[in-house]
Amino acid sequence: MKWVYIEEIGAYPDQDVEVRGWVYNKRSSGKVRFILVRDGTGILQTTIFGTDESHPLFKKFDALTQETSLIVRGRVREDKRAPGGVELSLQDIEILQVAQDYPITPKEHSTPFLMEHRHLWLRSRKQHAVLQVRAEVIKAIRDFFDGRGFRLMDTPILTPSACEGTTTLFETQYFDQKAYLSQSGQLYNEATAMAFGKVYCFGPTFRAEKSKTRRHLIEFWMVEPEVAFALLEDTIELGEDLILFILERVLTRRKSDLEELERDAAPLEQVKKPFLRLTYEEALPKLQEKGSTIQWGDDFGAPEETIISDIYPSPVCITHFPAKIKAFYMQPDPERPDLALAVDFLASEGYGELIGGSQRIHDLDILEQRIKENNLPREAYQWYLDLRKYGTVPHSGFGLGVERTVAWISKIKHIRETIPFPRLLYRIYP
RNA sequence: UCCUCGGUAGCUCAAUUGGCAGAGCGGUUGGCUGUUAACCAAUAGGUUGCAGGUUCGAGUCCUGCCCGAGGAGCCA
Repeated sequence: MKWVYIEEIGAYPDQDVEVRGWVYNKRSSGKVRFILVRDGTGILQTTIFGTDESHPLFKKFDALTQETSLIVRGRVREDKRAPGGVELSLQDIEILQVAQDYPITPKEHSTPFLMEHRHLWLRSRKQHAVLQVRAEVIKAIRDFFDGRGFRLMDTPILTPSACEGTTTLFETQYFDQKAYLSQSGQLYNEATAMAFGKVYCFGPTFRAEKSKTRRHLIEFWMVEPEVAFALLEDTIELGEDLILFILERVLTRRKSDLEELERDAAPLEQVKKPFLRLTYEEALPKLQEKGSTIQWGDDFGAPEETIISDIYPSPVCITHFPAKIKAFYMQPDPERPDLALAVDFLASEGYGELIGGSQRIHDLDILEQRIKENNLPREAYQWYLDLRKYGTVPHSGFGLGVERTVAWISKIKHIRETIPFPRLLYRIYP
């Protein structure tokens, strides 16, 4: 008998097939018994009908518990009463293992309990849907860059020094010296961009920040494109195109998962180019008008991001931040050296910063001065300075956080549900 | 790190002024000829996070500790 997956079972009407999976739930009503079977691609209702209690499958039905692994065989039947319109009329049940006391029931559970059982929670419908969206977002990101002639450059995870400062780095032993887990591939990407023109890196990054909010993970995934000769405006357009490409993919390919998540697609369908752009100085009065106490020179906090996302329904690009609140490598505005040619993409609906990017300093003297001002060890940046000595060009890039993007698209409250095994401030199990 | 809140059955929660620790789900047993987190009936299930204190009496009040959640700062 042919083994088929539930997502494609509609292609086998009135045929005998085999489904391998787990018991999601079971019900009975007198002489009709139902087993909901899930196989990783969907959930299927299977039926046993009999007028006689001695029916050979009834005894097996009675033994089934939630998450029991089994192989079922039967005939595919269309029936309007079945969820999904298709069900399997059973001829045989082969039990692989009867699961005892599965802890996650179809009723409510608290977050701490579910996080403790994350390895099992992944089997639940909603978690399944979010991670389907995540996989689609990652696939879209790769297709977007690969399709535009970008080369994938894997940057190292073990690094000898800080990218943006040492306080938020995980330290580890590297034989007889210290090493740090990467918090960005950007500096290395600037080198590969000078070799390949358009590059991107995509991998996990690690930040030892004691952040305890719904928007932060200790370990998260980031895609970082870097383009030689690109200016700030070019990188903003690239970011817009990337976000629109991801949205279009998820909206067409994962519609059923968004429905499972009860995500209203309308706000996502309305996102259009160009995104609204505001300079930092244009944003300040709007924020103050709405009650923010922000002053020139302050960075945006959570309240400011919330105000911005409440005013505008689509992502908003904030540009030209005060240089002193931004990273050392960001290019100063030639007309206003106190401002950095940087951009933050703030997601609508309060999901915060999806993208942070900038034009990078390409002038050797300015970069050396910035390294000095920030008390960074010059020796560690020798190779980085070389990029400005041997054929320097203006260049720009950004980083997009995968989990925040998935959280925004899925409208999931907490970012921890957008990655299979989240690393959080006080949780590293399971 | 700081602020706020919480910890009672396997799970989600209740318990009046300090006065016999209780319900739903899940489990078990039985019933129901199409269920949709099915439903109905019965039943088992407790060191109230830990340590100490006040009291005739503490789940409840006090002190300390442990664990967790929400938020802030920082960021993607």
